[in-house]
Amino acid sequence: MKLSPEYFQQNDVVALAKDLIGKHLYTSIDNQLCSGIISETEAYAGIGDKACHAHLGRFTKRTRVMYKTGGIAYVYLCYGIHHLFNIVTNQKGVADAVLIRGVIPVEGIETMLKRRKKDKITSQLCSGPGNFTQAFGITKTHNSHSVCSQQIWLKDHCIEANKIKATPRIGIDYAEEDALLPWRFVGDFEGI
DNA sequence: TAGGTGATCTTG
DNA sequence: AAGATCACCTAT
Repeated sequence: MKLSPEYFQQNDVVALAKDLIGKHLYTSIDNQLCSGIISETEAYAGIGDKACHAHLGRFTKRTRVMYKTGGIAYVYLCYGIHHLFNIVTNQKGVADAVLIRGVIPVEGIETMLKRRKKDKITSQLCSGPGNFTQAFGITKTHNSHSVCSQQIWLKDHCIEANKIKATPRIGIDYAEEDALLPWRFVGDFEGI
């Protein structure tokens, strides 16, 4: 079943990041259907989280979308090259989001290979936040776009991970003590 | 392990 | 206005 906007408006972004492991993510972009099982996420908990772009209430052209009502995408350019895809969560005014860091490819693998300029499937096809967005055709043009739409949507018909591991988040060493929070979730889908 | 790339934030 | 930094990836 397609996930509704209300699903993304839950107020516990860490629980939601964990719950998203095993959900089925779809894009239909440039007429190419791609889908995969979400295997890796990170929670970013708004203005009180030193790792979050909206820390201390930063409200800029880039971060403003994080304050909107949950159920839309926050896509931004990282290191000048990579488009990183987050799902904005919680209620209007709360700047929480979940970063999607990797999926297990299911449908549209030919399209993914072409977008990634690869000729073989490897474990890295959709793994890593920049690799995943490239494979699925997600770019900054999808910023602020609904994730319950015709172009991007999620489904619940579920695959349960064998195990879900919680670890510190990646690439946020600047976030001092918050860098240690176990808010990254990795699903083990070995043998599924 | 270094370098690419550009938006954003910080400093003078 | 310039310089540093940054939720990364690829190839040497």
